[in-house]
Amino acid sequence: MENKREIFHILTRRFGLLNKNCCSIGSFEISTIQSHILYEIDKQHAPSMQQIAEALAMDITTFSRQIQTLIKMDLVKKTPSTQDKRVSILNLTTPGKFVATTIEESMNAYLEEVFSHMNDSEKETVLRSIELLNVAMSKSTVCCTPLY
Amino acid sequence: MENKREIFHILTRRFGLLNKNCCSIGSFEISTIQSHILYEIDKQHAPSMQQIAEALAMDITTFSRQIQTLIKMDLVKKTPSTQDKRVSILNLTTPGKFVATTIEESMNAYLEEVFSHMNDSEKETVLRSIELLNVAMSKSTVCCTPLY
DNA sequence: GAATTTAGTTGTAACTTGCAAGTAATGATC
DNA sequence: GATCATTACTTGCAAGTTACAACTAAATTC
Repeated sequence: MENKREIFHILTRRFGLLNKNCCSIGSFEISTIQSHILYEIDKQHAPSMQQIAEALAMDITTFSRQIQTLIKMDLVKKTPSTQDKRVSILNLTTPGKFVATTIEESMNAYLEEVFSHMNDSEKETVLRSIELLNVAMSKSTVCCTPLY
Repeated sequence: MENKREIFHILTRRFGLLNKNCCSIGSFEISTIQSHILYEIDKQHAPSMQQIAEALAMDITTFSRQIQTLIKMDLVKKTPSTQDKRVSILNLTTPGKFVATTIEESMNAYLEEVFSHMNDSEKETVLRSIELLNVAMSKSTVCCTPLY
């Protein structure tokens, strides 16, 4: 059972590669982090800068500049909050929504293909296992605790 | 069953964070990529630059410079091959071995802790599932095919 | 209403990245 | 066996990413 580390290493590397490759949508060149930002803005409802930066465990200054480039690319828009004028509310623009959806779809297509190599009971088991793993990792005190 | 993407997204992000956090060993500050390089050199027997760069899907020029800094840190040594003088053979130095082992151990400790939140049958199932997943991903034509 | 905290932005300065263009060694071809 | 092509790796850029420190402006606390 000591191949645990090896198994996880391969899995990690593969996901790393997947993220690297994922992200050229038409004329848009999207980096890994940018795709995560789009995903997270899409998921949360009208989030602030801080919220997304924290969700992605990014330094706020780095995040600020990433948002600036996403705005220049017309994928994200930023509106000052009416309740608290310090806060900037983030939203996807129409092209931003399109890019996020496209990434989403290609990711789903990839997962469909991966799971097509399994039978139904295997699919079921694997998905349940990943959920189990997510829960177990969220309980860990070692790493990444403030996440989800 | 359409939370598939969501489940995998969380998993991916967590592994991303894990990799980010992993790598301060005593006085050494090791980046994610550097730890992957050390791991890969350790695993393969006296590999060439190309071999490792390819295994990690890195641009060879980027890799070349990474190796230069690892050599400066005295974690890696580079010897010209006797068979082919163009080729450089990579090996870990003693401190390099130490760092690789330490990362290995802290990774194992983390995994132990994660799995401690499961019962034996769950552990078994999850590990088997990850293996299944690795195999399925290796069969995919969409991404990352030349890997393992 | 002065002092502190919070949200976000800029100034650097160090680092990473990858393309283009290079060197040096090997292999292929005639 | 001289020439041409290929391979392994290195350097010159130029663009981008990162995070610390120091800033502004708004909100909260006391």
